[in-house]
Amino acid sequence: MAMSSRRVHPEDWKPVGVNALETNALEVVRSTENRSVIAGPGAGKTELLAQRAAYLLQTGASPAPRRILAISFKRDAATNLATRVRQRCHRDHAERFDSMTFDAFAKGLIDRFGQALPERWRPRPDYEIIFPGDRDYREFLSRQVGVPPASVGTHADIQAISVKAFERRHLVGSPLPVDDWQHPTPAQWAASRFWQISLHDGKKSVLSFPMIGRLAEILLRVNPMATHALRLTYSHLFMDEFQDTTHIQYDLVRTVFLGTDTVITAVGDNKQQIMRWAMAMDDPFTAFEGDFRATRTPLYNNYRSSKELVRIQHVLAQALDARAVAPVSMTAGSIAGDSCLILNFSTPEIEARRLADFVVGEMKTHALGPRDFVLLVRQKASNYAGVLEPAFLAAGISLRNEAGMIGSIILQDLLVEDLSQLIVAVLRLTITARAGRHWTRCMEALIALRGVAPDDEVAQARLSQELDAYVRKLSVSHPNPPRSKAVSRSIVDDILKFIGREKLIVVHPAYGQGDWLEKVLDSAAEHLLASSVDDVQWPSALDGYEGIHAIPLMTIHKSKGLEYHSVVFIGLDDGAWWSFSNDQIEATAGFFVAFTRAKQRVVFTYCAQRGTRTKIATLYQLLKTAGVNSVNVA
DNA sequence: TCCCAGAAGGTTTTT
DNA sequence: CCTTCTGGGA
Repeated sequence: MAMSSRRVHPEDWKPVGVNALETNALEVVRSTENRSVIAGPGAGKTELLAQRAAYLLQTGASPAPRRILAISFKRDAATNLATRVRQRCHRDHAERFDSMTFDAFAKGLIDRFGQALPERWRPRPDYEIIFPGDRDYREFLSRQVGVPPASVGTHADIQAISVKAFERRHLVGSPLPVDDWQHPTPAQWAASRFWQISLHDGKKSVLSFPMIGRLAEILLRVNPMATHALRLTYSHLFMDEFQDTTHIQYDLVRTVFLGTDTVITAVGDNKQQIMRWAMAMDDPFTAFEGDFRATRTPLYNNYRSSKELVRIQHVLAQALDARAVAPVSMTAGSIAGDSCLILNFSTPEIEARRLADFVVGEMKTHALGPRDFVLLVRQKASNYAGVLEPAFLAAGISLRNEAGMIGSIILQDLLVEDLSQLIVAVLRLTITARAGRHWTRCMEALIALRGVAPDDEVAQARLSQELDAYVRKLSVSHPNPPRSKAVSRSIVDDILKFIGREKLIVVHPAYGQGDWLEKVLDSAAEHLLASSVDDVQWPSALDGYEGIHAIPLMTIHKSKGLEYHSVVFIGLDDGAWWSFSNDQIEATAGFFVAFTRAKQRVVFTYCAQRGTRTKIATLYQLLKTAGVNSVNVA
């Protein structure tokens, strides 16, 4: 791949690392105006952003020293986009691409400029981050809040505030008033109390991320210097998964960039809106197009799924959006027989056995690995894991509940923690020849941690020797995986000591907050021990840690953004879909997300023992309309 | 300490 | 919808 730092003429620029982009995608890549890109699953939304970044950086459409800001919701999405841009651009270009989560962006603003907030809204510099739940708000509203002045209302008025609505509607529901609410309603008075207690009572301020988002917005509203700096810095803004944007995020973006020359590209899929219940806006695309005069540009290709699956997907898509246009599948079908099936079982045990047999058979037939499959459920994966795990184990494959708790951390979260990945990479080095991706991974991390310049070859050579020596020492002191928690913990601690606790915190500030570092260390040690059972050797223990030979079991929500050869959705029944009638559109969107994870095949299972299927009859009707067969399995 | 009735939770992200 | 939690009373 040519990766020059020379500037490319816009006419000569070609997409990097892919054969071609569809017409609309190429138009967005080269666009000089605000765009909202609505594109279905597998349309290559992230790739579009990566290509646009390459185009803007390489042609000088985003001229140095100006930068591109990409905002994602999840850390892995932010990392993924940054990685793709680094693969497609010269270092000097990629260096001007900032990919971060919304929360990291907002927190960064508060950390840099927060002390310039008006006193009423100013957090102490060493504020603490908390994750309050309904229970905390209930506690606040029933006890801590106190009695309002007569001009505001009565105790009964305060008690009448719904706990569920308090955070969403009142605490962070709208932009903060610079001088407090002037004639507050009882709910506004309570919100104001909560803010003042959080910011000013106690030794440290305590803030949640939604609160940090609101503080960042008011900060930029009252502080033209900071706002100006941002506008000057960023020539372009990308927003990923835009269908899940909250009012907090949207208001902040509007305060900073509305009416400026920063060009915004928002990409997402309104048919995959499954976070409305968690404060996402109803229709962020329409709001964005109105406020920012953005042009809506749809994408039509589907690079993920076979023709047959795309055909069925379109039936589901039409239920979510009557005007949906049929996408064009760019992937050949590779399986014989039905691409989608409903399997009916008499008991969950039989279901588990048959599914295990099915997966083993498919792995043989199509030369697939365990990670080409996913078992999806609507909720409470651990309830299903109990029956599925032994059945799959009996068939010779392990199954892993990605949402299971390891200590106090969810497994899937532990595995994407930088510290956890670094520990595994170091341990991999003790058993592999010094070369390859683990070595590169460790060196990259260490270079960042020790603050070594990318072109300082002397320092890098020294670092490489240091790593080599450490790994040799480690392989001597721990020739085998740990057999006790104490040993496991000592390995983890030793690696942390080598990495350097202080340096780690500088690069990853999250580890300096509260007891997060301790939690990750404990969880990593716990998981390492659990992966080392049965007297296995290091390679199997580390494979087990990363789960590379295990079939993942997860909820639909966790599967968002991922893709698999085959998807098995377990439990298409009223019980699992209890919330179906609350918000049919959102539930159907969840169904759509599950279905569209598959490249080649989707299997739905039903088991009468778990519940009826009358409330979700419309989902079955959609499958029937698409011609999906239903089979009773003995 | 136990029991029962009624309420709450479930689907989630984030340093 | 079904399961789990909570609080009041015995």
